Amino acid sequence: MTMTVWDRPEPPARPVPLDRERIVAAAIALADEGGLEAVSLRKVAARLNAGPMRLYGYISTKEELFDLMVDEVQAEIVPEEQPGDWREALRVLAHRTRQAALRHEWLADLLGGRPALGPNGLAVTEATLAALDGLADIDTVMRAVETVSAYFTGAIRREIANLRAERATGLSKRDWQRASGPHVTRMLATGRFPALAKAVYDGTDVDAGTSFATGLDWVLDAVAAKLTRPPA
Amino acid sequence: MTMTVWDRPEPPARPVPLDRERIVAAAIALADEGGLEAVSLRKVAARLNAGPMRLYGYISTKEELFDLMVDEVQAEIVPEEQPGDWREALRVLAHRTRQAALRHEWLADLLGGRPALGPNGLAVTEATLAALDGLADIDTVMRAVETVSAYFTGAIRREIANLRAERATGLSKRDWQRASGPHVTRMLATGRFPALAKAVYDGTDVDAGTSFATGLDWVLDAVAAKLTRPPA
DNA sequence: AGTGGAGGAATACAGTGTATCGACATGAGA
DNA sequence: TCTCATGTCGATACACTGTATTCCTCCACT
Repeated sequence: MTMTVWDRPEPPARPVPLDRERIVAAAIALADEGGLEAVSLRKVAARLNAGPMRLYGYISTKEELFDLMVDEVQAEIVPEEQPGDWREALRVLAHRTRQAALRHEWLADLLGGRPALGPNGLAVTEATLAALDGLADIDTVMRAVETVSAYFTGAIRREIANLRAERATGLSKRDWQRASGPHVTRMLATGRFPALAKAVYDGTDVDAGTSFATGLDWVLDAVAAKLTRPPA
Repeated sequence: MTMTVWDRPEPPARPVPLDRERIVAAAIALADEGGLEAVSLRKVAARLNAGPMRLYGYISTKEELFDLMVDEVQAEIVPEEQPGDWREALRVLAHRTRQAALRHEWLADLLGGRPALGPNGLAVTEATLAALDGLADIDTVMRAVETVSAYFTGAIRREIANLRAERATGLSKRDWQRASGPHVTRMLATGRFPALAKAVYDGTDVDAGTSFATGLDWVLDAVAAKLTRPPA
């Protein structure tokens, strides 16, 4: 005679199926909440009801997880349809990158830190190149792309860095760079940094967004100047 | 009667005196040899014949050590005497920053990652501002400084990132971005990245140094254009 | 001579990335 | 239907991290 249900133990809980997508999503969630340093393989795995070692079937190193995370958010960057104007296209790409970094601040720590060879990373590069395609010889175009993205990479990184500093000290940007901790005040008071002092005291503080936009426009102006040269 | 020398034990080894300078030097040496991840408080301390906890008298967190390291190498950046020409001055600052990063590759991981408020960091900013002082109203000058340094920060970071990738894969830059791992080859073969494919196959590869210089010149051109506007 | 006090060192702790190993559920073959 | 090989998952293990705490030892001072 068979045992009743009550006698039979439950079958062992089948492990939740996993895939890279779920892993990356969990990692991104953790990073969004607590920054990059809050991402540990153990915590990611825990969020998926799995043991840490399970992840190594999908990833072979933590760095690879970071690569996947970057590529994932890069999907947010390329717009559905690109504007025809190259300038506008580049502007949009830059701004969307910035917005992605504002949504996921940890992106600033990773951006530019290693080549982005994932599908979405390549798509971003493709979009950038496509925007300028045919407007000059390839080498000029490449130089332009590199220059523009070097600019906005650097600018975004600094913006996030400042943002964190403000948050950490609890000071507004104005107060912060106006006198900052006693340290900067003291430094400026030494008179060894006259130009800096003048800038800090007499400069108007513009918000990060417009500062980013103006710098970008300058760079785009520079690109425009080179493009008008006759293509080879 | 006093004991002979042989009876008396050696006096306890007096701990080596420490200061930030020595600590930072040790940390930089470690980082130069094995990258940032080779820098651990234990290893730094060991190199100074001290216990790890000893460092906490001079530093209160590892991040602070990184700040000190950055500031230390920034001392290499400001030239003894600045060229009178603003363009040349900015160019020199950019190139010297790049060279510092080539000497200390870990700098690329830290540059722009947090505000540089150390004495040498401030000196760099001062020098940059001073180069443009009086050539336009303060706000324009600040925008210019931000733009230029955003550019070269980003460019340097990418350069180092590529350099590491080449080294890791053992491929020359040409071979690398021409076909890279099978992965990139496959991706390009899909036809989803036509502009990128064209760039990879038809583009001449220029060495990183001149690429950096050209981009920098473009940005400086842009700055020049804004400076010629009548100062407020 | 005793007694503070300070500062270095040892220990301790919670956590990390990753290698290794053991068990166990599942599929194939008899 | 039973057995055995297989491959996957979890537990365990290891070397190491940054940092808090505790303890000991030496020095200066009363």
